[in-house]
Amino acid sequence: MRIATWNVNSLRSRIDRVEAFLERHDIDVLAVQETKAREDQLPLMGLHARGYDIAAAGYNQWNGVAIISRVGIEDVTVGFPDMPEFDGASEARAIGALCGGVRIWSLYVPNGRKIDDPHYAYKLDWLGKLRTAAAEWTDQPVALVGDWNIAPTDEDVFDMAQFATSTHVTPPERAAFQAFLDSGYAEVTRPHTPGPDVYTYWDYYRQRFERNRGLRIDFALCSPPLASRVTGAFIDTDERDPAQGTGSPSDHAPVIVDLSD
DNA sequence: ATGGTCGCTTTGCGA
Repeated sequence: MRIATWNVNSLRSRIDRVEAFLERHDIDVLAVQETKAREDQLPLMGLHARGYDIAAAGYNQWNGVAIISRVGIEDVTVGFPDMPEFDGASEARAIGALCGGVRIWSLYVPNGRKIDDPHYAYKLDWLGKLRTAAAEWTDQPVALVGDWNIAPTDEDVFDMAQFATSTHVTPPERAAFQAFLDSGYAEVTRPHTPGPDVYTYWDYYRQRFERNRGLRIDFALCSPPLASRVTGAFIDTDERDPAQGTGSPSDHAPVIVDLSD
């Protein structure tokens, strides 16, 4: 089975690229973030025509997560136990489903904005609550995939000096990420895509992609029963290339993981 | 310190 995660930055404006990506790489399950589409706005036709079903949740102006699968979508869960919300807004940033016998979670970790912003505390709270919930799932095949909005190591940042006072690299955020590994989850993409200079996100401006000045913030964390099935992983940087495909690209590249049966 | 570029519930805001 081949699964993938991709922050698409609007499913509607990117649907042609998404469908081409599914076909090009023969994807079985795609976890999507930043869909920016309500249930009634989901572009379903091309996906259904290609044999995919979709489960989506949590739209506001910036968010929205979904799971696109051609190996079934069962037992869909929106959010996880005790998931905190921000400012009373409906911010379902997590959707889980059983796809081909694997529980896949599409995660859009809160950005955090600025260190002194309440959104930063919310991010750490959110991650802590997810970790508590996820620690109960380690005996099952579980994948926690998505946009983690954390660069776990200095190598995951094109220029640490530029992030001296920024979120995504602070010790509490990195500790929150490490806590998942301490719970038994394995980040399965890095061993197959070693750095340096390997990223999954590049800002739109200042030609950051063309100069490969990016961040590695999209990951796939697998529980022990699933991690042992991983046979490979890669980052499809072509999907971030404005010179390739139709229309403007997302600012994130998809991350693909292969699993044995 | 600032600005650059995307998307959208667009003339502001979050990323």
